[in-house]
Parts: sequence; C-alpha cells; structure tokens
Amino acid sequence: MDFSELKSVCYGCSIRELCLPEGLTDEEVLLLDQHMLHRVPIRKGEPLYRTGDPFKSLYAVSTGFFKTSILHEDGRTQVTGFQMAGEVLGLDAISTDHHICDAIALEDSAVCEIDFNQFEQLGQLMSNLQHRFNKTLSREIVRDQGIMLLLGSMRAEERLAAFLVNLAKRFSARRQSASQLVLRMTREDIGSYLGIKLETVSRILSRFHDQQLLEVRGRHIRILKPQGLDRLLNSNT
Amino acid sequence: MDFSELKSVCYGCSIRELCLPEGLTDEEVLLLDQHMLHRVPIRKGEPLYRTGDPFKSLYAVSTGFFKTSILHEDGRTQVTGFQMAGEVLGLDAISTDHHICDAIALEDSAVCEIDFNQFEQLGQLMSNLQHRFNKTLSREIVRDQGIMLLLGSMRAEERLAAFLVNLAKRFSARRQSASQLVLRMTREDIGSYLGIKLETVSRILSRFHDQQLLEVRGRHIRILKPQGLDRLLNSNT
DNA sequence: ACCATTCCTTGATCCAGATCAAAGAATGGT
DNA sequence: ACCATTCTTTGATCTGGATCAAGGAATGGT
Repeated sequence: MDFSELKSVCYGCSIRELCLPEGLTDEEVLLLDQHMLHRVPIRKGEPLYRTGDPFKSLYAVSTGFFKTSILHEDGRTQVTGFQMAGEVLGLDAISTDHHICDAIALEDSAVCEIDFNQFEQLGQLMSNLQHRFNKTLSREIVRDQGIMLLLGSMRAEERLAAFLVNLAKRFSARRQSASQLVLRMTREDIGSYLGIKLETVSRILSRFHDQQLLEVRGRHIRILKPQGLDRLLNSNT
Repeated sequence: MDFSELKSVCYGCSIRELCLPEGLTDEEVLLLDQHMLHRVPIRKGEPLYRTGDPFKSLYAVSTGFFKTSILHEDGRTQVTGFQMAGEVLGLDAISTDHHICDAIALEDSAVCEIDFNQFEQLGQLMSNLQHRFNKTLSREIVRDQGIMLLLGSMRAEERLAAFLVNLAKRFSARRQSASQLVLRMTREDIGSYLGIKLETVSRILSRFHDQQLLEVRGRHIRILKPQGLDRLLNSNT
C-alpha cells in the first residue's frame, strides 16, 4: 500500500463535513485517513455489494449515486434509499455481519471503503470519532422513520413532493443547484421507494408540470415553485 | 445513591440476553450495572418522553409495553414501533440531542434509565460494549427497513399477518406463549403502525377469525394456524 | 352499580391509485 | 446510423381500502 497516495483522501475532500469526518479536528481526520481509507470505483449498474455478502466494510460515497434495495423472499423488492456523495452505505449490515440489501451504482461512482474492524478500533482510541459515529447511526434511524411516516400516512402526491424537496435539499447541501435536478433513477425506482406504481409517479409529475410547480423533461426536473411543494407537504386533507 | 441496591439490576435480570448486556461477560455486566442504571416506573398512558424533550438517557424496557409515535407538523401522527421487555428506547434521539418521537406506556411499566454520556464513556473502556451497541443501533436500522418493506409493498392483509407473526415471535423469545397474545394497543395504534385504518384492522381480524386462522376476542388473540399466516406472508399476488 | 367515555365491529358507499394497454422517447451496443 | 431494449407517458377501467355511519362492548372513574 502506498501511504502517500492514501494520505489525503479525507483531508482534502470537499465533502468531508457531510461525511464520517464531520466534526473531527484536522489531526483526527489525518489519523482516520492514514489508517483505513481507500477508494473503489464502481461502474453504473454494478453492485457495490449484494444481499447476503459478508460484511467487512462500510462505504462512504465519494462521487456518484447509489440505490439500496431489499428483496422479500417472494421476489418483491423495495428501494430503501438513494445515496449521494458523503452518505454512508452498509450501516445495516453491522447487526448481522451480512449485507441485508443490494447497493447498486446508478451512475459511474467511487466510494471510500472503510474496514469496519479497524474503524471500531480507531473509535476506541478517538472518543470523538465514536461519538460521531453513534450520531451517524442514529441519523439513519431518524431518516428511516421519516420514510415510515411518508409511507404510512401520506398520499401519493405528498410523497412525491417530499421526495423532490428532500433531493433538492441534499443537492443544495452539496453546492449543486437546488432547483435543477437530474434524476439518476427510473420512475420505477422512485415508485418503489415511495410505495406507489411507476405510472402514478409519471402521472403526478405531469400534474405538477401542468400546475407549473415543475418543469419535467424526462429525468431533468426544474423546480419552479419550491413553496408550492412545501405547501402540498404541510396541508393535510 | 445506594450501590448495593443498583448493583444487580442487569446481573440478575431475566431478560439481559435480549437487552444491552447481550453478549457481555459477567464482569462486564457488573461494571455496566454499577455505573449507570436505575429503574424508573411509568404508569399506563404516561409518556416516558415526548417529542422535543432534550436527550439525556436511553431506556431499556424492563417490564411492560410501550409505543413510539412521531407527529407531522400538520397534526398527523404515525406509530413507529411497539417496545417490550429488553428493547431499547431513545436511539433516534442520539442524532439530534432531542427526542423526535413520543414514547407512551401502554401498560404499567418500568424502564432502566441509562445516562448516555456515561454510557459512551463506558463504551470507550469496554470495546465489547461499544461493539454490541453498534449492533444494537444497526439492528434498529434493519427493523425500520423491514417496516419500510411492509408499508411500501404489502397489502393490508399481509401487513397484519406480518405484525402478528412478529409479535408472536417476540413474545416467544421472552418465554411467553407464541399463540396466546394479549394486545396492549388499540386497533387505531395497530392501523397507524401498519399504514391502514382502524376499520380495516378490525375487518381483517374478523376475516382471519372466519378463516379459522385466529380466535379474536377483543384484545385477546389466539393464533390457531401460524403456518396459515406465514403462507399469507410469502405468497405474493 | 352506574354512567361516561373510549374502543370495536359491521354495513354501505366512494375514490385514489392499481392494473391493463399501447404508443412514443431515450439509451446503448454494434 | 441503426436497431433493440428499456424507460416514460397517457388513456380506460377496476378495486382494495378509505370514508361515513351507527350500534354494541369494554373500561374506568365516582
């Protein structure tokens, strides 16, 4: 292994404040860097891991876009999330030492692989890292519960509005346009994630288009009235 | 504080292998015990904590039964889980230092309160405890994703079957009958949790009753054909 | 033991979103 | 540049579960 090459993976990373190093001091980041990170490229359509694979590492998305999906024994699948730069993949596998979902790259991507054993050891040395990691895990629980709320008590239109608002917010945190979205996933993926059918996704996007809330051109979406989407979200009925 | 009183909270606890001490050695359990646990009783209907309360402690259910629910700003609420002996409450609050859900006792209950700061410090001393806690957090993520699958891709009948099978399994792990269930929650709570209306819960229970899968007498449910419920779960359509 | 309140069941009707169908737009491989 | 395949849109119809309604059963407080 060539240390000089690995050394600055996190340190010079433009998204480190959105990722695992969030809240660490520079020295701590260097320590994290030196001990365990290396980069892995993944081609569009390829799996980073699959259900049942033994768990060895966590992965922080460096560039690109992923989806995770779980499969029920009878063949049904459900998309459980879309991950972009700075977000961590594999947290669910800690519990069983095996991955319980598939992670598929939706565009050519790169991830930072983190050996989990080494990471746990480093957590013992750096209480701050451990503390941050507890928060990361907890944040994932909160995220999942937000989706449960969405799936359990929102109508299709609200779900899609929530989805778009959430995407826009995450793009914006990465200094990309919050109004000009390029969707990396199919209508079917979106539908699966939101618990609705792809035709319904398409119809509602068209409706939003007609209402001048969005401009929809295939996977290119421009949000024209963000407050319109927000209003949809917070107005019961 | 009286140490001799606290000393054996975990040590003598009949459900410790289902709770945070799971997988720890006897000495480790004693250490955990001595440092941070004390018991808190909660009356039926009372909140253990509410949304927005500052986060200070985790709570392990000692005896009794709880529900957690999140509320959307527009007033809608969603039940996110039911917790019984050995299960941990408050994990979602680690991320923000504030509770993001309400936890309500559904019967007279008792919890072990665990100061989270102290717990994190102990985790630094006992790598095994920290490792187990990572698994606990990850297990919660897996649980939530299971519910996402349920809410996103199952029909009402399957959801209810899954709910009953899950409850039975958890009772059975606690050496209570897996066939004779006493529901602690209302039909409305169940419906909220499963993303369906209370009338639908009631109708489907009646239908299961008619099909001889269950015997339903209000909140007393006897599972007559567990395989019948399983079959319902794994048969798509 | 009684009354108030909350919970549960069942029936009748309605509708949001599923399903079925088919044509058009992108995308990728050679 | 072409063809195959996958993705998207839109229309017509159907249906599972929601909603509205009302009577009955538990539960808890006095």
